[in-house]
Amino acid sequence: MAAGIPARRTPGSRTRPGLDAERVVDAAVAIADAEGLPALTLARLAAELGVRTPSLYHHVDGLDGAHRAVALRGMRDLGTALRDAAIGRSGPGALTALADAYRAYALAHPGAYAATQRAPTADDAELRAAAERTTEVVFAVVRHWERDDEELVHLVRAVRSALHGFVALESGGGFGLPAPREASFARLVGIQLAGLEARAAGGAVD
Amino acid sequence: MAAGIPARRTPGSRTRPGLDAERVVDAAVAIADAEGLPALTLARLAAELGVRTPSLYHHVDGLDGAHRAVALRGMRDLGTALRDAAIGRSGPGALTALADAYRAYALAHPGAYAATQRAPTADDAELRAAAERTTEVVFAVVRHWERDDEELVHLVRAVRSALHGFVALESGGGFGLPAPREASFARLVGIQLAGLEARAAGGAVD
DNA sequence: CGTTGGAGACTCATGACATTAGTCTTCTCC
DNA sequence: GGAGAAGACTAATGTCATGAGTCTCCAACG
Repeated sequence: MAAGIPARRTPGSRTRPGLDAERVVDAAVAIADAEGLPALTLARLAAELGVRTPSLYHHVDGLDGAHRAVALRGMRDLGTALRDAAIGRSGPGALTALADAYRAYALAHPGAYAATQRAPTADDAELRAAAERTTEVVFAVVRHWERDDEELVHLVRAVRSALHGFVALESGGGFGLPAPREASFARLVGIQLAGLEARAAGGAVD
Repeated sequence: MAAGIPARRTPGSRTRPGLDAERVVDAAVAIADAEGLPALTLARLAAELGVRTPSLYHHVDGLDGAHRAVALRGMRDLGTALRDAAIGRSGPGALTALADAYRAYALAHPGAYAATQRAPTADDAELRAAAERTTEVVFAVVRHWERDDEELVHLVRAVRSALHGFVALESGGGFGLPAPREASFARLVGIQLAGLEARAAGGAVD
């Protein structure tokens, strides 16, 4: 009634399997990463957790809710990874570290990364905030080459596009030839770097 | 039995609704483009064609087959669009035209373009061939900056990544800010161009 | 120490889809 | 005119998502 805290259970005693939202999302991410995002169904998730499907509705808001939770987790973790990578660096070193961290996250968590895309970020403040927190890091790094805010937006989009495109193609099996992908990624980053430098030096590259 | 051509109907008389594989794929592409790839279900497709779901199995191999057919159509049309755009140009002009055509196709056919991704190109010779035909054009254009075949692979991957990343983010609503996307795309292409030029001029940009 | 409230799991029921099997109609060709 | 197949249909099955209502156990409170 006039309750304040809703009677938390002491954190050692549980009812049945003792599910909670975090454990559900953990399992969802694990399934999505290991078997692909489409494999993340409520039935699969329930089986994984040793529970019946309807029970999941106490912890996530249906299938969409599960996907959203995975996306949120992914976006937050990606943002953290980028932030950590960029700390203490600037300019080319920062961009390279950022790029490597980006790719490393996407490869380590393909399911969560994929969930991150197709984000209905419009009416979802939490997801939107996480996405912004991630983009902020890119802004901070790219600002080294461009002071003007409006122009900066374009450059950030370009860098994000390059990174996203690469990891999307890579994890989707889009690179058919046997050439080492690491080297390709290095060239991609190198091109971005050279492009940014040329831009900063020579002016408008349009 | 010993037939050669399987008794094509004269192309004006039809049985019932007179479906054939091409009409089915046309409708599938239309649905995917208009309502998103996930909206392409057999039920939806059958309704669109005024037919019952099982009837579709005479023309496409189930839902997967429908998705594959859309992907194949998309890959072929994209390849043709790129080829047309690159004809009669070379160097920066060719790359710009290629990029514009790429983006135009993805915007005009978001569903077909999306189907193009997540391609199980491995065991599908037809789809593989279409993908190669598309990539060939990029190879031809980028070769202007790089003669060595092995190195060329990396550069082509970089260019494809940039293009794909941009259109994927764009059509997925990944660009939150109101800045004009055309300008962002122009910067993206400009950066690639500057990067390729710098590379060709100065040597290894790694 | 018994009562009560709620969290969390369950069973049951419904509806959308995909997919397979078997049937029927209607051209087209001989 | 008849054979045969192309192409559409109905019926049946299985997987999922989702909602409604039920049961059980734990914890705090009297």
